[in-house]
Amino acid sequence: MDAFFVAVEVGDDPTLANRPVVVGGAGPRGVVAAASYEARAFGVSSAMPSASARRLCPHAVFLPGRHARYREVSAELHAILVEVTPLVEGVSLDEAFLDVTGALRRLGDRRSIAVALRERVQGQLGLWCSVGVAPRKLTAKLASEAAKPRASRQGVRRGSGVVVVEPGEELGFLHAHPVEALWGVGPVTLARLQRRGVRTIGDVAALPEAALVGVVGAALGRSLHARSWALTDDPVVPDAQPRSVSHEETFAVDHRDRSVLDREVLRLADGVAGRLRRAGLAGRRVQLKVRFADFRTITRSATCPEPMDDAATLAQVGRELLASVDVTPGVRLLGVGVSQLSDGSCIQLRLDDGGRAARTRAGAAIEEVRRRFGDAAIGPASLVAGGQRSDQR
DNA sequence: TCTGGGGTCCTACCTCTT
DNA sequence: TCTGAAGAGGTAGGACCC
Repeated sequence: MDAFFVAVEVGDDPTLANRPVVVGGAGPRGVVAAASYEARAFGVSSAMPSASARRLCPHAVFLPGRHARYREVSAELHAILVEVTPLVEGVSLDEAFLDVTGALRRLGDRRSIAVALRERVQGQLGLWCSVGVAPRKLTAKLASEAAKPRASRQGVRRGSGVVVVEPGEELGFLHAHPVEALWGVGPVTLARLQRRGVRTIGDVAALPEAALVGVVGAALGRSLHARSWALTDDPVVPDAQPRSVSHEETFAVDHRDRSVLDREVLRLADGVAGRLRRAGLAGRRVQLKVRFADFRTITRSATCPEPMDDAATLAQVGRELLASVDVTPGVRLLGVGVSQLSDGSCIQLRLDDGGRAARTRAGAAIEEVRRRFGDAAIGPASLVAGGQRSDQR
């Protein structure tokens, strides 16, 4: 989707159309989640600190972001995509891979399917998307980016909407791209490769695999080499079960008070537990993430004997992990996560743990209340007793 | 100066078990 | 009974993606 979060906001409030709009970064410590092409023309980009975005484009409309609404529109988008093919792999709220091999006889060639899909999304959702068509996911992703609108100081240039890369053109298309376009090449790997004079994907392909492994390590080296020669066979995998569920939050001010942090652990645990129950999942491994005022980040984790999905147990483990951390430098961010997930309906209840069954029933009741009356309708008493969240913004 | 949130995967190191 | 090797699993951190 093109500037998805912004496009949803413009769809709901047409007065924002053709204006510089920035979603995210509304708080004192935020970053930009999405920027309209008009804002991008001023140099604003996603993941940029909000303070920088405000300096570059002070007249932009800054919105806090409504992720529940974006998830809603994303679900509508998904419903359109699965009508083309059941082989839809969601990458994020606004991106997906489709394997249309089985739909060719029914819907026509790849380009026709892409054009029709784009028009259908526009017609039903009022949003524009860009479609890349190629034999492989990486090439399709790069093709979709080539199809997108472009913003520069001179203004916004419309994109072609659809770019098709035929099998015979794939290597030429790939090799012309900068090396950072390859999956797995972030800032650290880019710096390592640039020290070896590697600038483009073609340069990567020209390196022997062993040399690449020497520069970036075995797993990544082999994978980059294969990708640069379009030798990967990564099929479109319809949405798989998540491997972890986590919730984290950066506070408006750094906290040193352990009682405040303990309450935050419970609040985060409550959020994670709710999502686990809604997904019908439970997990054994609990991870606590702490980011200090100087941005140093640590994680502490513990593996429990049985899978869990209730906030009380999760918070208890989280607090035990927090107890081993020195919080006097000031805590900027706290996160609670659960992994080693399994089916939540198969939690083993023990004879000596009567409270567990009660917590499981309580969790189900909490979900029912929230479904009917909203998330704020019910929560742990200790969070209510405090009167307010500790980071009231 | 400033650096979100929710994920996945990889690597290194350590401990425990066989 | 002791010891070392090997493998499995736990833990922490880093890099990356959208």
